[in-house]
Amino acid sequence: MDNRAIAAMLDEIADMLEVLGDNPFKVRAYRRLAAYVDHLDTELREIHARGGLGDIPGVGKALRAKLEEMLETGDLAYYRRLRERVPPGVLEMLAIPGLGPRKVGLIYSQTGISSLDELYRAAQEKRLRQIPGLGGKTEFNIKKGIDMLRSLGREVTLGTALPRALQLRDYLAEMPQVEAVEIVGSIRRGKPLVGDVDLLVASSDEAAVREKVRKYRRVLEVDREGPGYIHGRLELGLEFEVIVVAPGDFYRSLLLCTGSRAHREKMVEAMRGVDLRGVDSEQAIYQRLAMQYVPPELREDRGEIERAREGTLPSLVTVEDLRGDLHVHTDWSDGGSNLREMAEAARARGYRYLAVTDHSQSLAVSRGLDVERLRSQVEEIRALNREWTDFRLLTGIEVDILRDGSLDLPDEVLAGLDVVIASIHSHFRLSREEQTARLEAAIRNPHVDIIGHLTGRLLVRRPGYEVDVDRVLRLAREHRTALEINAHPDRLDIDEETARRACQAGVRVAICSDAHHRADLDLVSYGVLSARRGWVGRSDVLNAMELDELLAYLGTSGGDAG
DNA sequence: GCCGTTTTCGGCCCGACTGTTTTCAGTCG
Repeated sequence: MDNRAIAAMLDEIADMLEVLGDNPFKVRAYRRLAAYVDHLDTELREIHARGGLGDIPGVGKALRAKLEEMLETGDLAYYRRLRERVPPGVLEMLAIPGLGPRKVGLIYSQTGISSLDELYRAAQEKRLRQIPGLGGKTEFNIKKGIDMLRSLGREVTLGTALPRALQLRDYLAEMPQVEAVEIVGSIRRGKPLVGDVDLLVASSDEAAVREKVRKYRRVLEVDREGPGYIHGRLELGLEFEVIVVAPGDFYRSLLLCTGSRAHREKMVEAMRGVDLRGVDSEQAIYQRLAMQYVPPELREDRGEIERAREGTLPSLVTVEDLRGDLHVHTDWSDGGSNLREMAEAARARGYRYLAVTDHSQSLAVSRGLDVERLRSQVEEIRALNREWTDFRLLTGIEVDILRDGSLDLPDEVLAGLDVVIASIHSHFRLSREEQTARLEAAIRNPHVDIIGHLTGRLLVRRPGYEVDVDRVLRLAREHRTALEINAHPDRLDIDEETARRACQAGVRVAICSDAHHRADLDLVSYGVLSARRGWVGRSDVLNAMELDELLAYLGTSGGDAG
């Protein structure tokens, strides 16, 4: 088992223990280990080989034995036993908003209901309210929640699909018969939600490629197969299709398999009658069509084909353009890495600066900083900054926007920080007017530089709260407040559409990882993909600025002031 | 489950809101 699989199993164990009403601290032990393993940059297998499992924080005798069993046998008896007591369908109920482990456990033990379909029927037939502790309101919310889950469909986030697509790509790339292999379809376009993993392979031995796919250990089943293609499901039920073409057809196929349907139809039209023999890249094809190269993220038929013909496509922001990250957490609040680790990870990425923006006091669960602790953190940051000449930690906070729109820390404290992000973390159910008024108050605060994750959406889990985006954009422009593109693949908030409108409106965006661990700085690439899909250019991006320029923009004095 | 010790047990982030109660349990962030 690899780290990803082990982390998933540990998390599932935690879910099952919770439903069974086991000791919450035991549950936390499993969750903490799952998160740790998920962030590990070494395979547990290697750590095991050198006998280091016991040195992992939070691993004692019991967890160590379980890790060993997983690594050595690829299975875990304890997990199997729990599965017998808690069917998978019961765990799916945890995704329903408002339904936690206790209520799920109650429903299962009282009724034996073990799937979403059964649960939905029971809610419709008003049978749930008969369970002591549940009422009509919960019943209604369960129905609404299942409707919401169904509307989300079978799509998964890019954060789930892309790593698996890369694994399959690398697996196929090992074959000597494979001349080229690329991820295509919506993943290549960087769509935040994708329904399947599509790969294009160039090979003259397509039967061998299909055979290799069938033998891939992460393939659950193959359901369709024929000359030139093989289709089935990977882990998590994720659909995949591998298309095999002759090497001479690769780049034309690559272009046609990447764009959205509407984009593809227009390109087929454009290619009609054009001699594409001998092209050795997508760029060469566009050239023969007298078009600018269209980056995959733009291939949605939103005007990019016309602009490419005119030669007026924008130059899109790249990961390499970013000079720093302006939204990260450390172990001062709910992050998993300390200041130095975060700083070193940022330096290793080639960043010139990193703003430390831990949570503020009202977010108690995250050990949010009060004025005193913030002051201590700032001191530690100043001390650390003496160590580098090529890099700078910026002081900052992700300050909570309270219910009435006021901020969680006094103005004079915010004034002393390099970067202030204001975010909503509570009262999601207010009306559009109330929500927008809170944001307006935050934007009008002269110390606020960036509004964090504007809508609070969590992809595949929860829609964002209602916001008057037009009004926010007008205010943001007026007050030179940037909007964050929160790069976490579960958020991607603001979305690409809003990002495009922001840039058209002259509002800057900040593409930030919201990393809670040093390994998560890399998540920024998802935000860049989303930004590119929103036609965002380098000059639109706050953290593409050099340090001096940024500090001038933020209105701080640059040196060690404050 | 782990951990640390003032060392083999007792503590392990918490505060607000919701829906169900009628004084509180469960969920969420």
